[in-house]
Amino acid sequence: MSNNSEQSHHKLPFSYYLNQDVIFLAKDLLGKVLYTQINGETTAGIIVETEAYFGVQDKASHAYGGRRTNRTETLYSQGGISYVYLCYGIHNLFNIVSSVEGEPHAVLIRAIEPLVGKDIIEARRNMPVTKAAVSSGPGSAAKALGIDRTFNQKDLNGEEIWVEDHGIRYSNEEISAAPRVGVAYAQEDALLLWRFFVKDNKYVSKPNKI
DNA sequence: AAACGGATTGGCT
DNA sequence: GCCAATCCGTTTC
Repeated sequence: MSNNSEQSHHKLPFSYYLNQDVIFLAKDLLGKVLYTQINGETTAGIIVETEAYFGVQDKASHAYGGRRTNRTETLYSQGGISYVYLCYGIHNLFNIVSSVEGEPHAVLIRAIEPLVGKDIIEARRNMPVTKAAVSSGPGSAAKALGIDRTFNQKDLNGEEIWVEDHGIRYSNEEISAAPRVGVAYAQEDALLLWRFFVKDNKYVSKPNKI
């Protein structure tokens, strides 16, 4: 049990990731704390920006139309693992796979606010954590936490990467919903308001107009 | 076997 | 604000 002087810090239970409502999860993950431990170095950040990718029916999803390739196979797994892929040949983009096996839903983590291991984050990014660009945008956020493609398919309840609830909650008034970034090819699905971010948080990525 | 293009970033104007 | 960088996954030949 905890009291008022003691914050509750617990790993999200396995069942959290089985939720079949990925839109809810994308919003609910705001304020949760994403950790990595690499070579004994622990870093973490508060999730402040996400996007939901709604499986086979979402034209912006890699799994749209039920596509199954070596790469997308990860998305079809039961929720609770990571999906990391290389974008533009340079950037590792980190997603949280959710829902039940066969339902390729995922939440893209687009920005974090550095919380733990700030010196390590600064070394990885070669800039101070006071600078918003340190973990703003999906490629930068992943790099700040040391996430690369070797993290693909890792268990989110493992020793290398996990998510904690620190009791940080945002009200609806503190959260904005906006169209997802960089998915113009998804036609009408590009208009869906499936990008969520914490208003006025400086680590939220550039396209922060609604 | 070869071509195509992207869930982006950062440096330069 | 604009645009080059960069290379793997996927599609096409």
